[in-house]
Parts: sequence; structure tokens; C-alpha cells
Amino acid sequence: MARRAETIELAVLGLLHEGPMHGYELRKRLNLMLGWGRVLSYGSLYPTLKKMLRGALIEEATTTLTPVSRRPRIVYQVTDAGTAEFERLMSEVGPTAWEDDNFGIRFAFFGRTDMEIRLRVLEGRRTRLQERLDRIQSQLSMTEQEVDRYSAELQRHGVESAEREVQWLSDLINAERSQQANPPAQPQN
Amino acid sequence: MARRAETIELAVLGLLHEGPMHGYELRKRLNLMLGWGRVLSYGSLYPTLKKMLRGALIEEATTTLTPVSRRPRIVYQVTDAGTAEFERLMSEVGPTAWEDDNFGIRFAFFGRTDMEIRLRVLEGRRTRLQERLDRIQSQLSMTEQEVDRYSAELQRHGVESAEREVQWLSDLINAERSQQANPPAQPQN
DNA sequence: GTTAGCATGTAAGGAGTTACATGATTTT
DNA sequence: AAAATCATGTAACTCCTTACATGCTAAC
Repeated sequence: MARRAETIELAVLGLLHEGPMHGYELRKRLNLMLGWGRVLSYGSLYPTLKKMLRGALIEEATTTLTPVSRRPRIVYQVTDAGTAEFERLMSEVGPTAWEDDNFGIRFAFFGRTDMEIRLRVLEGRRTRLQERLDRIQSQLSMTEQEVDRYSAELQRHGVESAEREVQWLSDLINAERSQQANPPAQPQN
Repeated sequence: MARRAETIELAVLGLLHEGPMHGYELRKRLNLMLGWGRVLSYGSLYPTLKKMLRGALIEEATTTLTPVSRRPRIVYQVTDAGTAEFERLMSEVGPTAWEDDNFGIRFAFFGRTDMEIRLRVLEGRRTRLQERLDRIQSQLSMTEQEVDRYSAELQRHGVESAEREVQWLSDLINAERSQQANPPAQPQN
């Protein structure tokens, strides 16, 4: 079950929607998007691109710019099949959509999904975080053993972060809902 | 270069300091500690324990409790070599100490390290986060391309979270420093 | 002219998850 | 009696990182 590979594919498809790009540039953009952890290595990206080529999700673009004597670089663009796959992945609702790694990418491309999907993913993510909080809280009340100062501070900070994240999600959900109630006359932004 | 394996070993050594424990229980505690992402699987924990046994960092405890007819479970305790290894790992100052995964564990066991080490790890972590922020900010100013609403919101939220984390670290660093200036008459907690 | 960054890849190896396998004990 | 959870493991497989290999181009 490809956990990160799928994420990368989704991100590549989404980024290429902005326009053709070559691998090196994709890597930089990708690292910015999912960069909240480790960086993506060439050994991970290029094979993925090759695989996507084979699957006809992307294709090499005919280099329209700077016709001759240019540095050899392979520019990719998405195919129709790739666009379809992007839409399929984006409308998948389920655990994979709100896992830590995946959620960020989904969110970044929310602009290209239905509000119904957006709401379900946001709510799924919120539930996931809430579960985590509950688990910690129940564990804390269960163990009456005194924890040391630093462990306690780490727990406290962790809970606080998670709660803030939940609040952020709630605000976003409310925003979507009120938009649902009053659809804007003209599409904004 | 074992990135997570070392983390697990450190956590196991630290936890067993509280007293002997068996694998199943260790796993639960571990998942709570580093649980801010994926959970630790048996296929990961048990081989690690075996490896630590071979390395004589831990040993099977003679089951003192409930002498007979008890469910077969292997209780581990740390050896002197294990304690030494724990101290060695904890006093290692360098990138491995403030990586995302590692930092939490180090912090949880800060109570068993010198303040000098604590300060260096906290500062290292803060610098790492600050670098991340700078990279994002410079990228944002470079690309004058208009980003869509959701991508922008994600960026904003990410920056906010990182800034809050930096503030948290700064507070902790200040607390350590003022404690350095006024050492408490009696050890608290 | 030399360093730094652009650009594309491959091979080997490690780390860890998934899935499988097994059985005891407690709870319902 | 069945279901849930405790408890320990192994093997295969996947994914990804690390390290290596190559060469171009811009800047200093």
C-alpha cells in the first residue's frame, strides 16, 4: 500500500496543472508543499516520474521555449488520463485523505474539488485529531503516576497544538458551511 | 544511518529506567510518546528488542511478581551498558538531536541530562525551525505568482504553527537560563 | 578557470509496515 | 461460549534514502 508514493503522484499531478515543469523544479515545489518534514530525494522523485510516464499520467512536453542549444531538461505535462486520475484521487474520501502526510496536499488543491468533498475531508481530519486528543487525555487520567516536569510539559504542548489544530479545522468547516448557505454571487478569487 | 531505529532504542532505554516492562506495554508507552504520527508496529519493536538484547543493552528480568502459572511474557530491564548508552545518546549534540522525530524523545528525558546539553538542543531545534521559516518566507517573496485561496491558507497556518513553536522554545530557553542564574536552593520536583 | 548550482539519473541497502501465525486470558 | 484484548513473534515486501555517476551553465 503505497503511502507516500501516492501522495507524491497526487502532488505532481496537481502542480503540473499550473503548467509544464521539469523534475528539478518539481522537486523544489514539492519540498515546499510537503516540506514540513523531510525533503524529497531525487532517488524518490525521478523513479516516480518514470512510473507516471509509463502509466501515461504525464508526458514529455514538446519544448516550445528557447528552440535550440538549450540545456537538456525534460519538461513534463499532465495528460487527460492524468487529470482524470487527479480528480479521482481528490474525490476519494477516507482515511488516506486525512492522514498526516496526505491531508496537506489535499488541502492545497481544495480549490479544484467540490465543497461536499472538502467538508468531508475537513471533518475526517478533525475527528482523527480529536481521537488522538481523547486517547492522550484518557491515558493521562488513567496513570496516576507522577510524570516528571519535562514529560508533562511536552504532553501539555502537544495537547495545546492539537487543540489549536482542531479549532483551525472547525473555523474552516464553519466557513465552508456559511458559504454553502450564502453562495457568493460572483466566484471570488 | 538508522534514523528511527536509534530513536526507538533511546526511548526504550529511557522508559525501562522507570522499571522493568514487557514488549506489549513498551509499545503502548512508545506510541504515546512518539505517537504524534504513525504508530509503532510489532514488526518494528520486537526485532529492535532482540537486537538490544544481543547488544546487552537490556536483559530479561527474573519475574519476581506472581511466581507461577502466569501468562508467558518477557519482561525486560536495562543493563549497566544500557544506562551508559542512554547517557551517551542523550549527551550527543548535533542534527540528530533536533530532527523532528528525535527531538520529542530527547525532550521527554531532559530531566536526566545536564542543563548545558538541554540548552544546546533547545537552541538547535529553534534554529532548525527558524531556517524553515526563512526558507518559506524567501520563497513567498520570490514568487510573485498569485496563489489560490487554499494554498495561501495552508501556508499561513504552517507559518503560524512554526512561529508558535519557536516562541515555545524561546520561553523554555529563557526558563533554563534564569534557572542557571538562580539555581534553586532545593531540587524541585 | 573554478566553484556553485542546475539537471538527470541508477544501484544498493536499510528501515519499517503489512500480513501472517499462534495462543492465553479476560470480559461479556 | 464468543469476542475482545493481551502477548509475542516472523517473513515478505515496499518504499525511500544514501551514495554514486555525469555533465552543463552561470557567476566570481
